[in-house]
This record gives sequence, structure tokens and C-alpha cells, in this order.
Amino acid sequence: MATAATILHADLDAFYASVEQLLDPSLRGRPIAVGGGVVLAASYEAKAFGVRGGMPGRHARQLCPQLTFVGGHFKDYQRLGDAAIKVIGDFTPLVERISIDEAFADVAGCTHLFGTPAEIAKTIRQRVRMEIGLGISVGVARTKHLAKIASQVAKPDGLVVVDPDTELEFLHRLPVELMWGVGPVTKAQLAEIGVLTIGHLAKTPGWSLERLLGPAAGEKLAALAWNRDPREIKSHRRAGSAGAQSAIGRKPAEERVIRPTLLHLADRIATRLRAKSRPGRTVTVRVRFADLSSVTRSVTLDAPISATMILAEIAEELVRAILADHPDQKTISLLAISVSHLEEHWDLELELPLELQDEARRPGTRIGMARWAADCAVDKIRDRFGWDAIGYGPAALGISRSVPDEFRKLAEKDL
DNA sequence: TCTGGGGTCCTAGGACCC
DNA sequence: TCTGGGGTCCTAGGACCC
Repeated sequence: MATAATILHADLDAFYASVEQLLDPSLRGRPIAVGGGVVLAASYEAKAFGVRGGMPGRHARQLCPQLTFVGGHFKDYQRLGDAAIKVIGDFTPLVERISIDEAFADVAGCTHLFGTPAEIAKTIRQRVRMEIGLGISVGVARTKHLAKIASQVAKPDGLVVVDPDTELEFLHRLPVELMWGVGPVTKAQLAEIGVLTIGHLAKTPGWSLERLLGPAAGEKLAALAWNRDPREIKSHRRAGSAGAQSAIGRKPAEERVIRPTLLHLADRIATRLRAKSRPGRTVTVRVRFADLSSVTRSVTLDAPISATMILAEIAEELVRAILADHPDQKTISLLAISVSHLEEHWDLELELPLELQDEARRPGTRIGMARWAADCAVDKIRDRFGWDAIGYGPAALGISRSVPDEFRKLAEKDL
């Protein structure tokens, strides 16, 4: 006897583009794209022409000459995304938000109050449509993996409920690329051994998959193909790393380019780390060259850091080391910094070991109490007067941002 | 036209320890 | 001189997700 299908996956349809059409009725029914230089999101009308997120704006215009580009109402994205997820939260506290426009929920404990999972899903869709004005697709199934697939099948603006008694019939006729974890590379590898559907994957021997994809991926895909997905709803997820990157076009690999860019990235990251008292021990940088090849370098420190200048200096040392190892590469196209090994909660003054506290009080050291105090002052001024009031912003540093910082914030996960 | 930005997880080799 | 196995951490790279 199979357990009941109580997992919901809800996904707002073409989210950013739908918000723009909601705010400006003249855009409804028309192919629009959010963004400019690069397409951040496309409406269904634009998708019909082949326009996709991440695509260069020029390419999108070639595919769809009547495409309208609209500016981003970032505040509204956050507000309306939050409102939609909150509707789900009215039914159960077991909500796991995946991104601004997507969430899982387990309604096993609230069916006595609100009806069957299918009825709850229907109500959620109606309420999001009526109260917020957006379409949201929902999948209902016994596992997260299958619920997610169901919501993809339901799009746009639909509901698919997968009965546990017929779930394998539903799953096995679908193409492998609908599975979680199967991207372009894995799809191509599977195609080489003739596996195109999830049903075919399910019947492929385990050793064959593990030889092709490695032990972990092979085992995982085999399990998912039989709808064995052990993952539970986790309502409070914290990020394990925090990073930032900036595509800078094509610039010479020189200090006048690198330093201000790294400082701005370090500022964005370190401010977040300090705000949540989550300094980190491992710093990773990535340099992408003009030919789009990229190299990473990382270092793990003895003590966690969250000071802007310290992070910027370490990042610069790592970038220098990369450039020294690649003397032929004279042009860079992207710089990235990421901090991982984050502490759960770190009170600098209370928990810093004694020997490090001594070091911290000496000026000019890495721990740098003086710099820590300076960061605190900057954080406070920004809390009162806004981000751009002070600090190492792009304007102050004379660098351009390809994507507005407000848009970047939408993708940040909770630390 | 060579394509943005924030994340997670896995692999594989090497250092080091027991 | 040669021999075995297990575990953890670090680093670099890559696939994948939204």
C-alpha cells in the first residue's frame, strides 16, 4: 500500500515577465523580456519565438523582432513572490522555499482542515490568481522529485496530481531531461547508450549507470527513476556559502581593473556575512578569461573572516596567483569571489580565541580589530541611509554593473 | 552574438593521521 | 626495505539548479 501523495511543488509561471504584464496591462498578450543586454526572463509569448533566460538581448531580438524589453520592478518581484509563497504558508508551516518563485510544501498534516492535497492545490492556485493576479502551476505527488516534475508538466498555469497507484506509468513515459540532476551533459551521455526516457533509465542496470555517471550520480538517478526520493521538506534551510560575481566584458588583466571589482564583490559578500554573524574560513576566487575558460583558486584560513578589506586582499592574492600561472591570458571577462565553511553563529568579541584577540588589537593584522570597527560603522550608516550612502559601491569605484544589484539580491539565499 | 548571477553537490588526488 | 587499510581535510574542476 503506497503512502499518499501529499507533497506539493508550486512554481509561478514566467515570473518576472508575468509581474511586468500584471503591472502594465498594455504588455499583456505580447512578447516581452525583462532585462536589456541579457534576457533575465521572457513571457510565454516571447518563449514561443525561442527567447530564453540568459540569452543575449541581441540574439533575442533576432528571434523575435517585436520583442519589448521592460525595466525590472525589483521591489515588486520580491513583494509578489513573497505574497504567493505566503498563500501556501496559510495551509501548512512545512514550506520549503527554493527560490523567489518556487516552493515545496507537505500538506499531510492539514488535510483534515482543508481537504485533499488536490483540493488544497486547487485553492492555492485560485487564491494566487485572484488575490495576487499571477498564474502558478502546481504538482502534487508522493515525493519531492515527482511533485517537481508534475508541476513542470502542468505548466503553464495548470495542476497535475500524480496518483501513487499509477505514478510509475506517469513517470516512465517522460524524457530523462525532466529529471532533477539531468542536464545537457548527462542527457547526452545517456543518449549514447540509447536511454531517452525515464522508463528506459529505470530498466538500465545499476552498474551500467554507475560506470557512465559515477557512483553517486548513478545510484541517485536509478532511485529517482523508481520514484525513490528520500528528501524531506526542510522549512529552514541556510546557505552553506555566499558569493558574488561580475561579468566585466573584456578587460585587461591589470590591477586598475581587478582591484576595484574585487573590492565591490568583497563588500557585497562581507556585508551579508556580518549581518548574519556568519564569517567563513574558505575563500574561493574564479577568473574567466576572454576565451571563456575559467580557473579557480581557494584558500582555507585558520580563523573565519567577514571584514571587507581582508576578504578583498585575500581575493586579490588568489587572483594574482592565477594570473601568474596563466601568463598567456591577457584579457579577463569575469571575476568571482565565494566564501564557504561558514560558521553557524559567530560573535567576534566573545568567541575569538585569546591569542587571536591579541592579534586582532594590533593594527595592520589580518584579524584587524580596527578594520572590523570600520566595517561596523559602514554597516550602521547603510542601515540608516541606504546602501549607496557610503562604502565601495560601483559608482565610487568607477566600475559599471552589467546587472543591477537589486536584481542580484533577488537570487541571494538566506544565510 | 560567444552567455548574467547566486547557489548545491560530486569527483579525484594529495597530505596527514591512526 | 617493503607492506595494508581507514578516515578527514584541502584543493581544483565540473555538472547542475533556479
